[in-house]
Amino acid sequence: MAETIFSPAATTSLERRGLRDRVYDLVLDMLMSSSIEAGTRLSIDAIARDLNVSPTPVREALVQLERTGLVTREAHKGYRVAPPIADDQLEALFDARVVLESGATALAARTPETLIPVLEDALADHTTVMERVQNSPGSGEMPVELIREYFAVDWNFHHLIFEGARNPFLLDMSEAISTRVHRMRQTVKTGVSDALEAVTEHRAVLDALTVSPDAAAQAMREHIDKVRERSRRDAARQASNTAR
Amino acid sequence: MAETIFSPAATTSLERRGLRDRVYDLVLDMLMSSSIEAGTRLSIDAIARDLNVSPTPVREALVQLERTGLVTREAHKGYRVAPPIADDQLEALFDARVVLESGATALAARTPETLIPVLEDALADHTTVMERVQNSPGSGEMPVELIREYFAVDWNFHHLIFEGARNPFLLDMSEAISTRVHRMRQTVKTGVSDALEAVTEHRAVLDALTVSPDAAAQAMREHIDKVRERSRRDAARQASNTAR
DNA sequence: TTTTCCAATATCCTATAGGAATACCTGGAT
DNA sequence: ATCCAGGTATTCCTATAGGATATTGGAAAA
Repeated sequence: MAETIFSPAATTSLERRGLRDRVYDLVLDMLMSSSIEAGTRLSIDAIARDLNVSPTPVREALVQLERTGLVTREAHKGYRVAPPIADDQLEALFDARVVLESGATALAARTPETLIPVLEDALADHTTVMERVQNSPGSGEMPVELIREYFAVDWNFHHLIFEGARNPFLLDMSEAISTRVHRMRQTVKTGVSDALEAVTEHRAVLDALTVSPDAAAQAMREHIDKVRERSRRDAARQASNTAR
Repeated sequence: MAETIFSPAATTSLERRGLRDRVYDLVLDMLMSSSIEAGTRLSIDAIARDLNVSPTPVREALVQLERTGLVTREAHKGYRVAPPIADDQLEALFDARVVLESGATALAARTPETLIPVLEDALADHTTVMERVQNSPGSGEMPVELIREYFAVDWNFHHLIFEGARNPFLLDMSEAISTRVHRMRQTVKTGVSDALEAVTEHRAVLDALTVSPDAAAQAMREHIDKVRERSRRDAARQASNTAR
Protein backbone atom coordinates (compact mmCIF):
# COMPACT_ATOMS: atom_id res chain seq x y z
CA MET A 1 0.00 0.00 0.00
CA ALA A 2 2.28 2.70 -1.25
CA GLU A 3 0.52 5.62 -2.88
CA THR A 4 -3.07 6.71 -2.60
CA ILE A 5 -5.60 5.50 -5.14
CA PHE A 6 -7.58 8.68 -5.32
CA SER A 7 -6.45 11.96 -6.75
CA PRO A 8 -6.09 14.80 -4.23
CA ALA A 9 -8.71 16.80 -6.07
CA ALA A 10 -11.31 14.15 -5.31
CA THR A 11 -10.84 14.46 -1.58
CA THR A 12 -11.54 18.17 -1.54
CA SER A 13 -14.63 17.83 -3.71
CA LEU A 14 -16.75 15.98 -1.21
CA GLU A 15 -16.31 18.54 1.53
CA ARG A 16 -18.74 17.59 4.24
CA ARG A 17 -22.21 16.75 3.02
CA GLY A 18 -23.98 13.57 2.01
CA LEU A 19 -21.01 11.34 2.52
CA ARG A 20 -22.38 7.90 1.80
CA ASP A 21 -23.65 8.50 -1.73
CA ARG A 22 -20.65 10.60 -2.60
CA VAL A 23 -18.25 7.93 -1.45
CA TYR A 24 -20.21 5.46 -3.53
CA ASP A 25 -19.88 7.64 -6.61
CA LEU A 26 -16.17 8.16 -6.06
CA VAL A 27 -15.40 4.49 -5.59
CA LEU A 28 -17.60 3.64 -8.55
CA ASP A 29 -15.79 6.16 -10.73
CA MET A 30 -12.50 4.77 -9.53
CA LEU A 31 -13.53 1.25 -10.46
CA MET A 32 -14.96 2.32 -13.80
CA SER A 33 -12.33 4.73 -15.05
CA SER A 34 -8.89 3.53 -14.16
CA SER A 35 -8.31 -0.11 -14.86
CA ILE A 36 -7.76 -1.55 -11.41
CA GLU A 37 -6.15 -4.95 -11.18
CA ALA A 38 -8.64 -7.63 -10.23
CA GLY A 39 -8.25 -8.90 -6.70
CA THR A 40 -6.87 -5.63 -5.40
CA ARG A 41 -7.75 -5.20 -1.78
CA LEU A 42 -10.13 -2.35 -1.07
CA SER A 43 -9.17 -1.48 2.47
CA ILE A 44 -11.95 0.28 4.30
CA ASP A 45 -9.59 2.23 6.51
CA ALA A 46 -7.34 3.18 3.62
CA ILE A 47 -10.23 4.53 1.57
CA ALA A 48 -11.55 6.36 4.60
CA ARG A 49 -8.16 7.97 5.17
CA ASP A 50 -7.77 8.94 1.53
CA LEU A 51 -11.19 10.57 1.49
CA ASN A 52 -10.94 12.07 4.97
CA VAL A 53 -14.09 10.38 6.17
CA SER A 54 -14.85 7.79 8.79
CA PRO A 55 -15.01 4.11 7.89
CA THR A 56 -18.76 3.90 8.36
CA PRO A 57 -19.88 5.60 5.12
CA VAL A 58 -17.15 3.75 3.27
CA ARG A 59 -18.51 0.51 4.62
CA GLU A 60 -22.00 1.40 3.46
CA ALA A 61 -20.76 2.33 0.01
CA LEU A 62 -18.94 -0.98 -0.29
CA VAL A 63 -22.04 -2.91 0.70
CA GLN A 64 -23.84 -1.11 -2.10
CA LEU A 65 -21.00 -1.82 -4.51
CA GLU A 66 -21.05 -5.47 -3.54
CA ARG A 67 -24.58 -5.85 -4.81
CA THR A 68 -23.54 -4.43 -8.17
CA GLY A 69 -20.98 -7.21 -8.56
CA LEU A 70 -18.03 -4.89 -8.96
CA VAL A 71 -16.51 -5.86 -5.63
CA THR A 72 -16.51 -9.11 -3.71
CA ARG A 73 -16.50 -9.62 0.00
CA GLU A 74 -15.26 -12.38 2.25
CA ALA A 75 -16.25 -12.34 5.89
CA HIS A 76 -13.41 -11.21 8.10
CA LYS A 77 -11.19 -10.88 5.04
CA GLY A 78 -12.39 -7.66 3.51
CA TYR A 79 -13.38 -6.40 0.10
CA ARG A 80 -11.60 -6.99 -3.18
CA VAL A 81 -12.05 -5.84 -6.74
CA ALA A 82 -14.18 -8.45 -8.44
CA PRO A 83 -12.35 -10.79 -10.81
CA PRO A 84 -12.72 -10.07 -14.52
CA ILE A 85 -15.56 -11.65 -16.40
CA ALA A 86 -14.66 -15.26 -17.08
CA ASP A 87 -15.37 -16.76 -20.47
CA ASP A 88 -18.49 -18.66 -19.48
CA GLN A 89 -19.69 -15.67 -17.49
CA LEU A 90 -19.20 -13.57 -20.59
CA GLU A 91 -21.58 -15.77 -22.52
CA ALA A 92 -24.02 -15.57 -19.62
CA LEU A 93 -23.72 -11.80 -19.61
CA PHE A 94 -24.65 -11.63 -23.26
CA ASP A 95 -27.53 -14.04 -22.70
CA ALA A 96 -28.83 -11.80 -19.96
CA ARG A 97 -28.39 -8.75 -22.17
CA VAL A 98 -30.38 -10.35 -24.95
CA VAL A 99 -33.21 -11.21 -22.58
CA LEU A 100 -33.32 -7.85 -20.86
CA GLU A 101 -32.64 -5.50 -23.73
CA SER A 102 -34.84 -7.15 -26.31
CA GLY A 103 -37.63 -7.21 -23.76
CA ALA A 104 -37.04 -3.60 -22.82
CA THR A 105 -37.02 -2.65 -26.50
CA ALA A 106 -40.40 -4.29 -27.02
CA LEU A 107 -41.80 -2.39 -24.04
CA ALA A 108 -40.28 0.91 -25.09
CA ALA A 109 -41.66 0.46 -28.59
CA ARG A 110 -45.16 0.91 -27.22
CA THR A 111 -44.59 4.68 -27.15
CA PRO A 112 -42.48 5.35 -30.24
CA GLU A 113 -43.50 8.99 -30.56
CA THR A 114 -41.59 9.95 -27.40
CA LEU A 115 -38.83 7.40 -27.82
CA ILE A 116 -37.72 7.93 -31.40
CA PRO A 117 -36.74 11.62 -31.12
CA VAL A 118 -34.40 11.09 -28.17
CA LEU A 119 -32.91 8.03 -29.84
CA GLU A 120 -32.33 10.03 -33.01
CA ASP A 121 -30.39 12.60 -31.00
CA ALA A 122 -28.42 9.89 -29.25
CA LEU A 123 -27.61 8.18 -32.51
CA ALA A 124 -26.50 11.50 -34.01
CA ASP A 125 -24.07 11.94 -31.12
CA HIS A 126 -22.97 8.37 -31.53
CA THR A 127 -22.31 8.94 -35.21
CA THR A 128 -20.32 12.10 -34.55
CA VAL A 129 -18.05 10.45 -32.03
CA MET A 130 -17.75 7.41 -34.28
CA GLU A 131 -16.45 9.57 -37.12
CA ARG A 132 -13.92 11.14 -34.79
CA VAL A 133 -12.82 7.66 -33.80
CA GLN A 134 -12.50 6.69 -37.45
CA ASN A 135 -10.44 9.79 -38.23
CA SER A 136 -8.11 9.28 -35.32
CA PRO A 137 -4.65 7.90 -36.19
CA GLY A 138 -5.27 4.39 -37.37
CA SER A 139 -2.46 2.78 -35.45
CA GLY A 140 -0.92 3.86 -32.21
CA GLU A 141 -2.19 6.20 -29.57
CA MET A 142 -5.93 6.54 -29.12
CA PRO A 143 -6.81 9.19 -26.53
CA VAL A 144 -8.33 7.46 -23.55
CA GLU A 145 -10.74 10.33 -23.22
CA LEU A 146 -12.06 9.65 -26.72
CA ILE A 147 -12.55 6.00 -25.88
CA ARG A 148 -14.46 6.90 -22.74
CA GLU A 149 -16.60 9.34 -24.69
CA TYR A 150 -17.36 6.71 -27.29
CA PHE A 151 -18.38 4.15 -24.69
CA ALA A 152 -20.64 6.76 -23.08
CA VAL A 153 -22.54 7.64 -26.26
CA ASP A 154 -22.71 3.99 -27.28
CA TRP A 155 -24.23 2.86 -24.02
CA ASN A 156 -26.44 5.93 -23.87
CA PHE A 157 -28.46 4.50 -26.76
CA HIS A 158 -29.12 1.34 -24.80
CA HIS A 159 -29.79 3.27 -21.62
CA LEU A 160 -32.38 5.48 -23.29
CA ILE A 161 -34.24 2.40 -24.42
CA PHE A 162 -34.34 1.16 -20.84
CA GLU A 163 -35.65 4.55 -19.77
CA GLY A 164 -38.15 4.45 -22.60
CA ALA A 165 -39.54 1.21 -21.25
CA ARG A 166 -40.65 3.24 -18.21
CA ASN A 167 -40.18 0.25 -15.97
CA PRO A 168 -38.31 0.89 -12.72
CA PHE A 169 -37.51 -2.78 -12.25
CA LEU A 170 -35.92 -3.19 -15.64
CA LEU A 171 -34.11 0.11 -15.15
CA ASP A 172 -32.56 -1.15 -11.94
CA MET A 173 -31.48 -4.31 -13.69
CA SER A 174 -29.96 -2.29 -16.52
CA GLU A 175 -27.61 -0.71 -14.01
CA ALA A 176 -26.45 -4.13 -12.91
CA ILE A 177 -25.79 -4.94 -16.54
CA SER A 178 -24.08 -1.68 -17.41
CA THR A 179 -21.47 -2.03 -14.70
CA ARG A 180 -20.57 -5.48 -15.96
CA VAL A 181 -20.47 -4.36 -19.57
CA HIS A 182 -18.23 -1.48 -18.67
CA ARG A 183 -15.91 -3.74 -16.76
CA MET A 184 -15.88 -6.26 -19.59
CA ARG A 185 -14.76 -3.54 -21.95
CA GLN A 186 -11.75 -2.93 -19.77
CA THR A 187 -10.59 -6.52 -20.01
CA VAL A 188 -11.63 -7.36 -23.56
CA LYS A 189 -10.25 -4.63 -25.76
CA THR A 190 -13.13 -4.22 -28.13
CA GLY A 191 -15.88 -1.73 -28.70
CA VAL A 192 -13.83 0.86 -30.54
CA SER A 193 -12.91 -1.24 -33.56
CA ASP A 194 -16.54 -1.98 -34.39
CA ALA A 195 -17.80 1.58 -34.09
CA LEU A 196 -19.16 1.70 -37.62
CA GLU A 197 -21.00 -1.57 -37.27
CA ALA A 198 -22.46 -0.52 -33.94
CA VAL A 199 -23.88 2.66 -35.41
CA THR A 200 -25.32 0.72 -38.32
CA GLU A 201 -26.99 -1.78 -36.04
CA HIS A 202 -28.34 0.93 -33.78
CA ARG A 203 -29.84 2.53 -36.86
CA ALA A 204 -31.48 -0.79 -37.69
CA VAL A 205 -33.02 -0.92 -34.22
CA LEU A 206 -34.29 2.62 -34.56
CA ASP A 207 -35.82 1.91 -37.95
CA ALA A 208 -37.46 -1.25 -36.66
CA LEU A 209 -39.13 0.81 -33.94
CA THR A 210 -41.36 2.35 -36.58
CA VAL A 211 -42.45 -1.10 -37.75
CA SER A 212 -43.53 -2.99 -34.67
CA PRO A 213 -42.38 -3.79 -31.13
CA ASP A 214 -41.53 -7.32 -32.17
CA ALA A 215 -39.41 -6.12 -35.05
CA ALA A 216 -37.58 -3.72 -32.75
CA ALA A 217 -36.96 -6.44 -30.19
CA GLN A 218 -35.67 -8.72 -32.92
CA ALA A 219 -33.33 -6.00 -34.21
CA MET A 220 -31.96 -5.46 -30.72
CA ARG A 221 -31.49 -9.17 -30.28
CA GLU A 222 -29.53 -9.35 -33.51
CA HIS A 223 -27.43 -6.36 -32.52
CA ILE A 224 -26.41 -7.86 -29.20
CA ASP A 225 -25.72 -11.21 -30.81
CA LYS A 226 -23.42 -9.51 -33.29
CA VAL A 227 -21.65 -7.71 -30.47
CA ARG A 228 -21.28 -11.11 -28.84
CA GLU A 229 -19.70 -12.53 -31.96
CA ARG A 230 -17.24 -9.65 -32.23
CA SER A 231 -16.36 -9.98 -28.56
CA ARG A 232 -15.74 -13.69 -29.01
CA ARG A 233 -13.45 -12.97 -31.92
CA ASP A 234 -11.54 -10.24 -30.04
CA ALA A 235 -11.27 -12.39 -26.94
CA ALA A 236 -9.80 -15.24 -28.97
CA ARG A 237 -7.34 -12.90 -30.68
CA GLN A 238 -6.38 -11.41 -27.34
CA ALA A 239 -5.82 -14.88 -25.89
CA SER A 240 -3.55 -15.86 -28.76
CA ASN A 241 -1.58 -12.65 -28.27
CA THR A 242 -0.95 -13.25 -24.61
CA ALA A 243 -0.11 -16.89 -25.26
CA ARG A 244 2.55 -15.86 -27.72
CA MET B 1 -42.48 2.88 19.61
CA ALA B 2 -44.03 0.71 22.26
CA GLU B 3 -43.25 -2.97 21.98
CA THR B 4 -40.43 -4.73 20.19
CA ILE B 5 -40.91 -6.02 16.66
CA PHE B 6 -38.82 -9.13 17.06
CA SER B 7 -39.63 -12.16 19.09
CA PRO B 8 -37.33 -12.80 22.05
CA ALA B 9 -36.30 -16.13 20.55
CA ALA B 10 -34.81 -14.37 17.56
CA THR B 11 -32.41 -12.36 19.69
CA THR B 12 -30.92 -15.42 21.33
CA SER B 13 -30.46 -17.24 18.04
CA LEU B 14 -27.83 -14.94 16.60
CA GLU B 15 -25.37 -15.38 19.46
CA ARG B 16 -22.18 -13.73 18.38
CA ARG B 17 -21.01 -14.63 14.90
CA GLY B 18 -21.50 -13.18 11.46
CA LEU B 19 -23.74 -10.38 12.56
CA ARG B 20 -24.34 -8.52 9.35
CA ASP B 21 -25.77 -11.39 7.31
CA ARG B 22 -27.79 -12.65 10.22
CA VAL B 23 -29.32 -9.26 10.85
CA TYR B 24 -30.14 -9.11 7.16
CA ASP B 25 -31.90 -12.47 7.32
CA LEU B 26 -33.83 -11.51 10.41
CA VAL B 27 -35.04 -8.22 9.04
CA LEU B 28 -35.87 -9.88 5.73
CA ASP B 29 -37.89 -12.57 7.48
CA MET B 30 -39.63 -9.91 9.49
CA LEU B 31 -40.57 -8.02 6.34
CA MET B 32 -41.64 -11.15 4.49
CA SER B 33 -43.57 -13.01 7.14
CA SER B 34 -45.55 -10.63 9.27
CA SER B 35 -47.44 -8.05 7.32
CA ILE B 36 -45.81 -4.83 8.41
CA GLU B 37 -47.66 -1.63 7.72
CA ALA B 38 -46.12 0.31 4.87
CA GLY B 39 -44.29 3.42 5.95
CA THR B 40 -43.37 2.01 9.34
CA ARG B 41 -40.16 3.53 10.51
CA LEU B 42 -37.27 1.10 10.78
CA SER B 43 -35.18 2.75 13.45
CA ILE B 44 -31.57 1.67 13.31
CA ASP B 45 -31.04 2.13 17.02
CA ALA B 46 -34.27 0.36 17.92
CA ILE B 47 -33.42 -2.67 15.82
CA ALA B 48 -29.92 -2.68 17.23
CA ARG B 49 -31.29 -2.64 20.76
CA ASP B 50 -33.82 -5.38 20.05
CA LEU B 51 -31.14 -7.61 18.59
CA ASN B 52 -28.45 -6.68 21.10
CA VAL B 53 -26.00 -5.58 18.44
CA SER B 54 -24.40 -2.32 17.53
CA PRO B 55 -25.97 -0.05 14.94
CA THR B 56 -23.21 -0.68 12.40
CA PRO B 57 -24.27 -4.16 11.21
CA VAL B 58 -27.88 -3.04 11.26
CA ARG B 59 -26.95 -0.16 9.02
CA GLU B 60 -25.22 -2.48 6.60
CA ALA B 61 -28.18 -4.83 6.50
CA LEU B 62 -30.51 -1.95 5.75
CA VAL B 63 -28.31 -0.76 2.90
CA GLN B 64 -28.57 -4.24 1.48
CA LEU B 65 -32.32 -4.30 2.00
CA GLU B 66 -32.64 -0.95 0.32
CA ARG B 67 -31.29 -2.34 -2.93
CA THR B 68 -33.92 -5.07 -2.87
CA GLY B 69 -36.66 -2.44 -2.83
CA LEU B 70 -38.24 -3.67 0.39
CA VAL B 71 -37.23 -0.60 2.35
CA THR B 72 -36.80 3.00 1.32
CA ARG B 73 -34.38 5.54 2.65
CA GLU B 74 -34.42 9.29 2.86
CA ALA B 75 -31.24 11.10 3.76
CA HIS B 76 -31.28 12.34 7.34
CA LYS B 77 -34.75 10.87 7.76
CA GLY B 78 -34.09 7.19 8.14
CA TYR B 79 -35.45 3.98 6.72
CA ARG B 80 -39.07 3.03 6.21
CA VAL B 81 -40.93 -0.02 5.01
CA ALA B 82 -41.43 0.44 1.30
CA PRO B 83 -44.94 1.43 0.26
CA PRO B 84 -47.06 -1.32 -1.28
CA ILE B 85 -46.91 -1.83 -5.00
CA ALA B 86 -48.95 0.89 -6.64
CA ASP B 87 -51.26 0.00 -9.50
CA ASP B 88 -49.02 1.24 -12.29
CA GLN B 89 -46.02 -0.32 -10.58
CA LEU B 90 -47.93 -3.58 -10.46
CA GLU B 91 -48.31 -3.55 -14.22
CA ALA B 92 -44.61 -2.73 -14.51
CA LEU B 93 -43.79 -5.63 -12.22
CA PHE B 94 -45.68 -8.03 -14.43
CA ASP B 95 -44.05 -6.58 -17.52
CA ALA B 96 -40.65 -7.19 -15.96
CA ARG B 97 -41.67 -10.70 -14.97
CA VAL B 98 -42.76 -11.51 -18.50
CA VAL B 99 -39.47 -10.27 -19.90
CA LEU B 100 -37.27 -12.01 -17.35
CA GLU B 101 -39.11 -15.27 -16.87
CA SER B 102 -39.91 -15.98 -20.49
CA GLY B 103 -36.30 -15.26 -21.33
CA ALA B 104 -35.06 -17.44 -18.51
CA THR B 105 -37.39 -20.20 -19.62
CA ALA B 106 -35.98 -20.12 -23.14
CA LEU B 107 -32.46 -20.34 -21.75
CA ALA B 108 -33.30 -23.11 -19.32
CA ALA B 109 -34.98 -25.07 -22.10
CA ARG B 110 -31.59 -25.59 -23.72
CA THR B 111 -30.90 -28.38 -21.21
CA PRO B 112 -34.29 -30.04 -20.75
CA GLU B 113 -32.87 -33.37 -19.61
CA THR B 114 -31.64 -31.88 -16.34
CA LEU B 115 -34.45 -29.38 -15.97
CA ILE B 116 -37.55 -31.47 -16.51
CA PRO B 117 -37.01 -33.96 -13.64
CA VAL B 118 -36.62 -31.30 -10.98
CA LEU B 119 -39.59 -29.40 -12.36
CA GLU B 120 -41.66 -32.58 -12.27
CA ASP B 121 -40.84 -32.97 -8.60
CA ALA B 122 -41.64 -29.34 -7.91
CA LEU B 123 -44.92 -29.59 -9.75
CA ALA B 124 -45.81 -32.73 -7.80
CA ASP B 125 -45.28 -30.84 -4.54
CA HIS B 126 -47.24 -27.95 -5.92
CA THR B 127 -50.10 -30.25 -6.81
CA THR B 128 -50.10 -31.85 -3.36
CA VAL B 129 -50.28 -28.55 -1.54
CA MET B 130 -52.85 -27.31 -4.03
CA GLU B 131 -55.13 -30.24 -3.18
CA ARG B 132 -54.75 -29.51 0.51
CA VAL B 133 -55.71 -25.93 -0.20
CA GLN B 134 -58.75 -27.10 -2.16
CA ASN B 135 -59.82 -29.41 0.65
CA SER B 136 -59.45 -26.78 3.32
CA PRO B 137 -62.70 -25.23 4.60
CA GLY B 138 -64.04 -23.24 1.70
CA SER B 139 -65.00 -20.19 3.68
CA GLY B 140 -63.46 -18.89 6.83
CA GLU B 141 -60.10 -19.55 8.35
CA MET B 142 -57.24 -20.61 6.11
CA PRO B 143 -54.14 -21.51 8.13
CA VAL B 144 -51.51 -18.89 7.46
CA GLU B 145 -48.93 -21.63 7.48
CA LEU B 146 -50.68 -23.37 4.62
CA ILE B 147 -50.75 -20.15 2.63
CA ARG B 148 -47.05 -19.65 3.20
CA GLU B 149 -46.37 -23.22 2.17
CA TYR B 150 -48.39 -22.78 -0.98
CA PHE B 151 -46.57 -19.60 -1.94
CA ALA B 152 -43.28 -21.39 -1.37
CA VAL B 153 -44.01 -24.33 -3.65
CA ASP B 154 -45.59 -22.07 -6.24
CA TRP B 155 -42.59 -19.77 -6.45
CA ASN B 156 -40.23 -22.71 -6.27
CA PHE B 157 -41.30 -23.71 -9.77
CA HIS B 158 -40.33 -20.31 -11.10
CA HIS B 159 -37.15 -20.27 -9.07
CA LEU B 160 -36.02 -23.62 -10.42
CA ILE B 161 -36.42 -22.30 -13.94
CA PHE B 162 -34.16 -19.38 -13.09
CA GLU B 163 -31.64 -21.81 -11.66
CA GLY B 164 -32.02 -23.98 -14.74
CA ALA B 165 -31.03 -21.05 -16.91
CA ARG B 166 -27.63 -21.25 -15.20
CA ASN B 167 -27.16 -17.54 -15.52
CA PRO B 168 -25.94 -15.76 -12.38
CA PHE B 169 -27.11 -12.37 -13.63
CA LEU B 170 -30.65 -13.51 -14.26
CA LEU B 171 -30.61 -15.36 -10.96
CA ASP B 172 -29.73 -12.17 -9.11
CA MET B 173 -32.52 -10.35 -10.88
CA SER B 174 -34.95 -13.11 -9.97
CA GLU B 175 -34.32 -12.34 -6.32
CA ALA B 176 -35.22 -8.72 -6.89
CA ILE B 177 -38.42 -9.92 -8.50
CA SER B 178 -39.28 -12.50 -5.87
CA THR B 179 -39.19 -10.02 -3.02
CA ARG B 180 -41.58 -7.76 -4.87
CA VAL B 181 -43.89 -10.62 -5.78
CA HIS B 182 -43.96 -11.78 -2.21
CA ARG B 183 -44.76 -8.31 -0.99
CA MET B 184 -47.44 -7.90 -3.62
CA ARG B 185 -49.08 -11.05 -2.38
CA GLN B 186 -49.38 -9.51 1.06
CA THR B 187 -51.29 -6.53 -0.23
CA VAL B 188 -53.31 -8.11 -3.02
CA LYS B 189 -55.03 -11.11 -1.54
CA THR B 190 -54.68 -13.52 -4.42
CA GLY B 191 -52.60 -16.54 -5.23
CA VAL B 192 -54.58 -19.05 -3.20
CA SER B 193 -57.87 -18.83 -5.08
CA ASP B 194 -56.27 -19.65 -8.41
CA ALA B 195 -54.27 -22.62 -7.18
CA LEU B 196 -55.82 -25.03 -9.66
CA GLU B 197 -55.24 -22.74 -12.61
CA ALA B 198 -51.66 -22.12 -11.55
CA VAL B 199 -50.91 -25.83 -11.47
CA THR B 200 -52.52 -26.29 -14.85
CA GLU B 201 -50.48 -23.50 -16.38
CA HIS B 202 -47.28 -24.75 -14.82
CA ARG B 203 -48.01 -28.11 -16.37
CA ALA B 204 -48.41 -26.39 -19.72
CA VAL B 205 -45.00 -24.78 -19.33
CA LEU B 206 -43.46 -28.11 -18.43
CA ASP B 207 -45.02 -29.83 -21.42
CA ALA B 208 -43.88 -27.05 -23.73
CA LEU B 209 -40.32 -27.61 -22.55
CA THR B 210 -40.30 -30.89 -24.47
CA VAL B 211 -41.32 -29.09 -27.64
CA SER B 212 -38.94 -26.19 -28.06
CA PRO B 213 -37.42 -23.30 -26.10
CA ASP B 214 -39.65 -20.85 -27.93
CA ALA B 215 -42.76 -22.82 -27.05
CA ALA B 216 -41.71 -22.96 -23.42
CA ALA B 217 -41.05 -19.24 -23.33
CA GLN B 218 -44.43 -18.61 -24.91
CA ALA B 219 -46.15 -20.83 -22.34
CA MET B 220 -44.45 -18.97 -19.50
CA ARG B 221 -45.44 -15.67 -21.02
CA GLU B 222 -49.05 -16.79 -21.20
CA HIS B 223 -48.95 -18.04 -17.63
CA ILE B 224 -47.68 -14.75 -16.26
CA ASP B 225 -50.17 -12.81 -18.33
CA LYS B 226 -52.97 -14.92 -16.89
CA VAL B 227 -51.67 -14.31 -13.38
CA ARG B 228 -51.67 -10.63 -14.27
CA GLU B 229 -55.30 -10.82 -15.34
CA ARG B 230 -56.33 -12.57 -12.15
CA SER B 231 -54.41 -10.05 -10.06
CA ARG B 232 -56.15 -7.20 -11.86
CA ARG B 233 -59.51 -8.77 -11.13
CA ASP B 234 -58.70 -9.40 -7.48
CA ALA B 235 -57.27 -5.92 -7.05
CA ALA B 236 -60.45 -4.38 -8.48
CA ARG B 237 -62.62 -6.53 -6.23
CA GLN B 238 -60.51 -5.63 -3.25
CA ALA B 239 -60.80 -1.94 -4.09
CA SER B 240 -64.57 -2.18 -4.28
CA ASN B 241 -64.62 -3.94 -0.94
CA THR B 242 -62.61 -1.26 0.82
CA ALA B 243 -64.63 1.48 -0.83
CA ARG B 244 -67.81 -0.03 0.54
C1' DT C 1 -61.23 27.02 18.25
C1' DT C 2 -57.58 27.11 15.05
C1' DT C 3 -53.10 28.26 13.63
C1' DT C 4 -48.39 29.23 14.31
C1' DC C 5 -44.18 29.20 16.60
C1' DC C 6 -40.89 27.29 19.69
C1' DA C 7 -38.68 24.01 22.41
C1' DA C 8 -37.72 19.28 23.73
C1' DT C 9 -37.02 14.70 22.34
C1' DA C 10 -35.70 11.10 19.47
C1' DT C 11 -33.16 9.65 15.59
C1' DC C 12 -29.78 9.71 12.23
C1' DC C 13 -25.02 10.65 10.83
C1' DT C 14 -20.20 10.79 11.75
C1' DA C 15 -16.06 10.01 14.38
C1' DT C 16 -12.99 7.49 17.45
C1' DA C 17 -11.36 3.48 20.24
C1' DG C 18 -10.70 -1.33 21.44
C1' DG C 19 -10.93 -6.48 20.61
C1' DA C 20 -10.42 -10.28 17.17
C1' DA C 21 -9.07 -12.51 13.22
C1' DT C 22 -6.10 -12.87 9.33
C1' DA C 23 -1.93 -12.11 6.48
C1' DC C 24 2.87 -11.57 6.31
C1' DC C 25 7.51 -12.11 7.59
C1' DT C 26 11.34 -14.04 9.94
C1' DG C 27 13.85 -17.72 12.15
C1' DG C 28 14.80 -22.44 12.90
C1' DA C 29 14.50 -27.42 11.95
C1' DT C 30 14.49 -31.21 8.72
C1' DA D 1 17.09 -25.82 -0.04
C1' DT D 2 12.52 -26.42 1.62
C1' DC D 3 9.04 -26.55 4.94
C1' DC D 4 7.02 -25.36 9.21
C1' DA D 5 6.25 -22.57 13.28
C1' DG D 6 5.88 -18.39 15.86
C1' DG D 7 5.63 -13.48 16.31
C1' DT D 8 4.42 -9.04 14.49
C1' DA D 9 1.60 -5.94 12.01
C1' DT D 10 -2.23 -4.75 9.39
C1' DT D 11 -7.03 -4.96 8.76
C1' DC D 12 -11.61 -5.95 9.72
C1' DC D 13 -15.42 -6.01 13.03
C1' DT D 14 -17.93 -4.18 16.86
C1' DA D 15 -19.03 -0.84 20.37
C1' DT D 16 -19.63 3.76 22.28
C1' DA D 17 -19.84 8.91 22.19
C1' DG D 18 -20.83 13.47 20.31
C1' DG D 19 -22.84 16.78 16.87
C1' DA D 20 -26.52 17.72 13.53
C1' DT D 21 -31.10 17.25 11.88
C1' DA D 22 -35.99 16.08 11.69
C1' DT D 23 -40.20 15.12 14.18
C1' DT D 24 -43.40 15.89 17.85
C1' DG D 25 -45.65 18.10 21.50
C1' DG D 26 -47.36 22.06 23.83
C1' DA D 27 -48.13 26.88 24.54
C1' DA D 28 -49.40 31.34 23.00
C1' DA D 29 -51.68 34.38 19.85
C1' DA D 30 -55.29 35.39 16.42
